[in-house]
Amino acid sequence: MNLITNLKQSTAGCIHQLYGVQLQPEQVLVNATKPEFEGDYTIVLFAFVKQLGKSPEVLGNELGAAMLAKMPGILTDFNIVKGFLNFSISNQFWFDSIKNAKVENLLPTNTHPRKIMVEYSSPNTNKPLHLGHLRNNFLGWSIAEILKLQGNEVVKTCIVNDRGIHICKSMIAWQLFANGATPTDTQQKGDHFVGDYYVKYNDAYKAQVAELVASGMTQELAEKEAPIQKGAQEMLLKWEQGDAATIDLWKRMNSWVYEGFDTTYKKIGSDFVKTYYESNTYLLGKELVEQGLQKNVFYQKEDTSVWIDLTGDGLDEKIVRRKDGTSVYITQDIGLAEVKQKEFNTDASIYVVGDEQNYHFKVLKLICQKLQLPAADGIYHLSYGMVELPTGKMKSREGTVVDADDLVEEMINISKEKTESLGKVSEFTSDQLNELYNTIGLGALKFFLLRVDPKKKMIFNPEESIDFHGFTGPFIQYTHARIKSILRKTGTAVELTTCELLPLEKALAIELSNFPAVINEAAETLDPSKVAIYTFNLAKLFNSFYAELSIANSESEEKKQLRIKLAILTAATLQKGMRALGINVPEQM
RNA sequence: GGUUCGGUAGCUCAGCUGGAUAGAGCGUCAUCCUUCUAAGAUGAGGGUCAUUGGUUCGAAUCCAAUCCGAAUCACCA
Repeated sequence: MNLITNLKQSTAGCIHQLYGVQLQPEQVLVNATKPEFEGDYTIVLFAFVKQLGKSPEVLGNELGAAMLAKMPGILTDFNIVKGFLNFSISNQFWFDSIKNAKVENLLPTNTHPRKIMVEYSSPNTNKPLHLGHLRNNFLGWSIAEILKLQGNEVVKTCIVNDRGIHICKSMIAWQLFANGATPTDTQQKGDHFVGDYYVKYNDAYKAQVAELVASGMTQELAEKEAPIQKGAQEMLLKWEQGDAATIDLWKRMNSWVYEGFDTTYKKIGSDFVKTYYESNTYLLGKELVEQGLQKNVFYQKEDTSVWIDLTGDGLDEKIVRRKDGTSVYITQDIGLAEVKQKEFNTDASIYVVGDEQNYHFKVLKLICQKLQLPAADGIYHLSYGMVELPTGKMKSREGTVVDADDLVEEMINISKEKTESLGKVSEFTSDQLNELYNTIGLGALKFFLLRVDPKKKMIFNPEESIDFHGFTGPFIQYTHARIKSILRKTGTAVELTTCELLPLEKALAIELSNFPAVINEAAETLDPSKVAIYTFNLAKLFNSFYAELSIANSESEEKKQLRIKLAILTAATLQKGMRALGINVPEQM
């Protein structure tokens, strides 16, 4: 059991024994003691002072004495400063925690593993992936990994938005301007090729609107009447009617996009157990609308459209079926939730989707609950903020996007230059070098996007390249490589006897012991940044330790064995923490 | 206008279930490689925690109001 948990439970137990008052262990506040005070952990007494009718001084002394008796061999002493009860932990306890720790046993124990679906990535097939997609992909992959490390079974899925007016825009622009060209002809990645026609569509559209306005039409009307816009709408209609030529073109262009996406996904490490295509799912949910009508969850208006009234829940009315009988977005999602539940039978389903859809997911969960679908209560929206440029939002149409492939490549190039200038891997083969550049470049990028709270929007300045120093992926990768380098020299066979721990040795032991709790917290809050912060602090602490104390030339053999073990545990913890972020750590860099 | 989320150092962000003197990184300045990887370490400087009021032993943290910013409130997906 975790020491902090133990302290909380023991405190609650002692207070019950001493005063007959029942407390929940969670009500006990345990902090790491501030460095300027004597002790390792602090219990804040103020909370109980009033309830127990004792002065902090008296309560502290009585509780402190009882705690020492309750946790012999662990607690050695206590002192009271104002309302803070500071406990000192025995040297032996921390020494044993190092001695008994095993590399293969660093993760939390999970007595109730769950089966959880993580749906992420969700690209549109009319344009290539950009920086915002990268945040989504890294978050999705990371949260899936964190849940796995916590002991759960995870199913990663992807829903591809492969139909709709936006695809038709790329298609019609291709018909008009491409002269039958293909990505092979232009030697372009397929998703970029198709994306270029999406941009061309918008250029042509703007020109046509301007022309119509110049000839005397109002802006509003011109936007509706632009020929290319009408062409795209006709194409959508034809697609829905199953027109062979249209479907053919649609399949062809999508296949180019998928080829491009595959390359990118492979590069950045995204993978899925199952990919759903909206062209297959967009008609889902129809029977559920019928069921909902029968259950009186939904109601029909005079024009035969079907609605749900959520005003009682503080939301608005929402349409779930158009008067022409077709589904809307939310209906598809309800249907898909049902389909996924039947297919995988998961306990929970996490949707990694931008915060612009917060309202949508609130409504989705609520409707599913009202329909009493099995999937309903397990729906979680991992909502993340947009990635913005210093100049504001990214817009594909206006070309103000940071392209995912370009950025990844740039990061890899920077790591290559940096690595070459340091010249520490001269014996690497070219394959090994390329792998290292990928590891470091992607590590920097992933860490950069995962180190901040997902729900906050973040600013990315393309003028300043992503850092490789400080609170970054490469810093942690470097620390890992550094430890491995040391261990190659000292060996890893250890035999621990006993010795007094120095402050930095103890600090490392304490930090290492927190790892399982960090993974649990990250899993519960769906927040990989907790892991990023932890791995950074651990790496920083180790570097201080390294600068201060020699491992290979320790002052005694006992110390050397101890420090080698600390190094082994730190490297393994860093490796697992970074893995939780989807980042590999090199043996040498 | 309603709802939701945000505002902490020059910049990017932690801290937010109330606890001791508000923390990191970058940038700036200074110091440390004949000794285990300097992508590192050590130190200095930098703050009306948006504003005002409240709750209390104690507020960056909770509550209210105000100001600023964003998202959303589509028979688009």
